[in-house]
Amino acid sequence: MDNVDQEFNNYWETNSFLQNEDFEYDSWPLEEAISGSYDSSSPDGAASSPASKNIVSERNRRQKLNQRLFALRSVVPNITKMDKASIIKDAISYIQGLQYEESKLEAEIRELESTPKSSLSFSKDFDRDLLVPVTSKKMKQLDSGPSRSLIEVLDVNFSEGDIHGREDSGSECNM
Amino acid sequence: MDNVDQEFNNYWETNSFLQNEDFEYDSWPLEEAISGSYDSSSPDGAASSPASKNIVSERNRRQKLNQRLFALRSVVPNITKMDKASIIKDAISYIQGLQYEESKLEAEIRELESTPKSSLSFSKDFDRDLLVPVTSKKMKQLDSGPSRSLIEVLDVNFSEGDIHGREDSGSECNM
DNA sequence: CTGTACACGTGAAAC
DNA sequence: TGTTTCACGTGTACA
Repeated sequence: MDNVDQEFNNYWETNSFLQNEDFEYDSWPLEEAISGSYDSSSPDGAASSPASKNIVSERNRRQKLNQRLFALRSVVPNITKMDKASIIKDAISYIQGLQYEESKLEAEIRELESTPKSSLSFSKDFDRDLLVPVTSKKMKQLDSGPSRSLIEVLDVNFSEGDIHGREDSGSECNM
Repeated sequence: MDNVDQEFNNYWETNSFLQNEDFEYDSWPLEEAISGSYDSSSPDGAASSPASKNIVSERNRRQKLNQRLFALRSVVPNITKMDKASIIKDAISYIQGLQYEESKLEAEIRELESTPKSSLSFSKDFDRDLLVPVTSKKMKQLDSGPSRSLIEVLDVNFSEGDIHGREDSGSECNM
């Protein structure tokens, strides 16, 4: 019973964030009679319903997306909130921070390796660090310079992402 | 059969751009001729919307989340698909790759600085407020060799293509 | 015609 | 009190 899994893993917060949808969808039947649409092509008994097969697919999709989001939250070290959107926001900030830090570290390494040649040992281990600038991107858009402008525009928006007390954001992103 | 106040989508295409395969790119039509905004005056006469206030809130929330997702897609260099879930998946992989690479670079720096080091200032501040457009376009396709252990744990869950047939979906993604 | 993917509206629940 | 987030079912559209 209770096959309606109710999204096993939904408690986003340790405190208690789960909301129980105490509805009883016993199984995944009962969808006819909602409207008098006489679908002559009856699926012959308990077979795949043309419409009811979608809801299970949808549920699956939703579950998968939640899972992904949950995993994303796992890899980001500092999470402020659990809001489906804040998770992504933090992830973006974290990615940008990592990218920036990485560039800085690379610059540092590059500067370090240009030390007095005497200190440079013969065992050069830079082959591991493949610093190949992949300029040929197959990405269709947001290539070249203007790409970052887009990021900035978007980043400015949710830089002050304050869930509480939102002030009627006009969402006037002029893209 | 008659929709009371909804004639279905098409009135604000600025939001529905996410379902696109690897076909033509050209997102952002750069048009904002919205204007429409039908006044769904309820025949009841009551000007206040008792329950219709939620739908606009929901719409706003959904739009915000889509925006975040789009921004997330912007900061991740290698995006394979546009599927709401694949975006997050790629983002996770990218984050893990960055983390691994960062650790590697740090180790390398540590090794380099142990040598006759010059007087170099090591500034490792993680400046987040800067939001500097890093645009480090040298993605490395993350060799997916080491640092795989962490990925596996999370990746076991969202192996796409395996979603059919199972509805149980044991979730071992412990946080 | 089947499957996939998305936006939408809605009730419920936490804050 | 009200706001905000969520999962759900449903219809649609594209592959």
